Amino acid sequence: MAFRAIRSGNAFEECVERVLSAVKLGLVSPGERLPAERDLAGRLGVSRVTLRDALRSLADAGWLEIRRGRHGGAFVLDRATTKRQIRPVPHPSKESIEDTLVLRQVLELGAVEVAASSAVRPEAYDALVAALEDCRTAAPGRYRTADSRLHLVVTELTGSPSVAAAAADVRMRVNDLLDAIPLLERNIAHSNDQHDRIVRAIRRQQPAAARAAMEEHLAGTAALLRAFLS
Amino acid sequence: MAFRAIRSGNAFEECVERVLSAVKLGLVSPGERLPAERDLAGRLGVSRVTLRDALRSLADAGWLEIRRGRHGGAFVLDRATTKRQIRPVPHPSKESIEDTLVLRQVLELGAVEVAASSAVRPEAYDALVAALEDCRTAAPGRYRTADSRLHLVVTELTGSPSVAAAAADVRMRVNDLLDAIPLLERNIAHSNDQHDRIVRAIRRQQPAAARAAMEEHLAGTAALLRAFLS
DNA sequence: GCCCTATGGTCCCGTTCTGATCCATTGGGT
DNA sequence: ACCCAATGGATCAGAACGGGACCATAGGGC
Repeated sequence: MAFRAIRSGNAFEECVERVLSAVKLGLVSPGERLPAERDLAGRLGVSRVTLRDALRSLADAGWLEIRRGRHGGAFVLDRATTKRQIRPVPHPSKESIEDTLVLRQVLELGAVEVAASSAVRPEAYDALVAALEDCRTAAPGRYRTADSRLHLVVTELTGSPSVAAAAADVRMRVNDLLDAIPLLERNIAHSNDQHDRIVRAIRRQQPAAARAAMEEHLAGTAALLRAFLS
Repeated sequence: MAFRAIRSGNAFEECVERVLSAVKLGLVSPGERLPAERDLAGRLGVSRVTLRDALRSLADAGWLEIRRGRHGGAFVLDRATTKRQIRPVPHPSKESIEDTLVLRQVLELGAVEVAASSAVRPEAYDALVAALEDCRTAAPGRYRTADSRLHLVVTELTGSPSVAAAAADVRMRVNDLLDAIPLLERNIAHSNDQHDRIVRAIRRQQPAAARAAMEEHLAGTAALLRAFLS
């Protein structure tokens, strides 16, 4: 466990993954610009050359558009959020699925409880409500991104960057699993109801209720994944 | 958050940290041997040269002894567990402390609940009881390592490698904080009582009780850290 | 006693990554 | 019209890193 891999690939691939994650998790919306290359390279702890390679690959693959000149930069394309990644995903093992689901349960259940326990700044609530609304009105192709975004906003309410980062990581793993199963209208309706209850409980600062609602929400997704991927 | 650093230093430093963690968390005991260089380098995803540099540094610093020939290898020295790392730690910020404590609460509370919810193999219980006993009988200088080990065994009971790995990471951060405050006999006694209750609740498969006991346990440490480091 | 095997010790070469410097493009301000 | 600032584009030398081959050492089995 302490001796697991240090490097999860080379720097280039990691950059691609990170930027792609930011797009898929709705952290940068279509039309928005990524941080400037020099800035982003610094934040990722990677040389500018390496980051540029990654950005160019993503541009070639149709996720980004790179513009030059003042106010230039790497812009997320509109089709990016509905785009499916063409990557032959190896069928995940049962152990790997359970691992992901347990980690998700631990992190998100704990996070929502913390979030509902502490008083939060009003503008944070605004972000929460906006994400909820976006989730409700999102087109089916955009639903997964909006859903991811909402969950991440909740984890950010904990005030702990580490919790939010860990939750973002596990959400990416969940999304990889979800990519392998169909998106059903009925599940979306259910999810929206549950999202409502979660957000309401957080606003009213009711940790137990928030946790219960989230538990039901996660159980639904987990059951779906176990059924389709077994 | 998605744009946090990819590399947390160079491969060499990461190797040093990982091996040191394994020692401090009690994953390899004094007198025991680390995996062979070729094996360990493979697991860490690092070249043998890089790993060797790290091991030699740790040997020079008095943590390991490296022996050659058949049945050779890198052995953890006896003094390693009581040794204090000579590293001028920058005083952690309030935000950083809270971040660590919240992450710890989320992970360990969630993990102990999962652990107490699922039936576990008998030999896993044995490991748990052994760790508990080691904690109770450990000399003061060894207490922190034994304590860490016990908590990690609990998280491993979840069956989720990712949860265990995340808990190990955060535990290292907690240990870095604990290194800055004194170790009080009374707190050790309290901790041992709480450990007892946690383990009993897990054995009886009582998630709520396990969670409550762990909550009290974590709150104690958290209060101590907040008091000393503010 | 000899040899075989499992280990650490050393070296080399190719690839990746970095850090730095300079160039090219664009739009806004004066 | 000009210049300036903020951006991406390109290149290179050198360090870091990885993969592999080979050597050295010690202990166990025959």
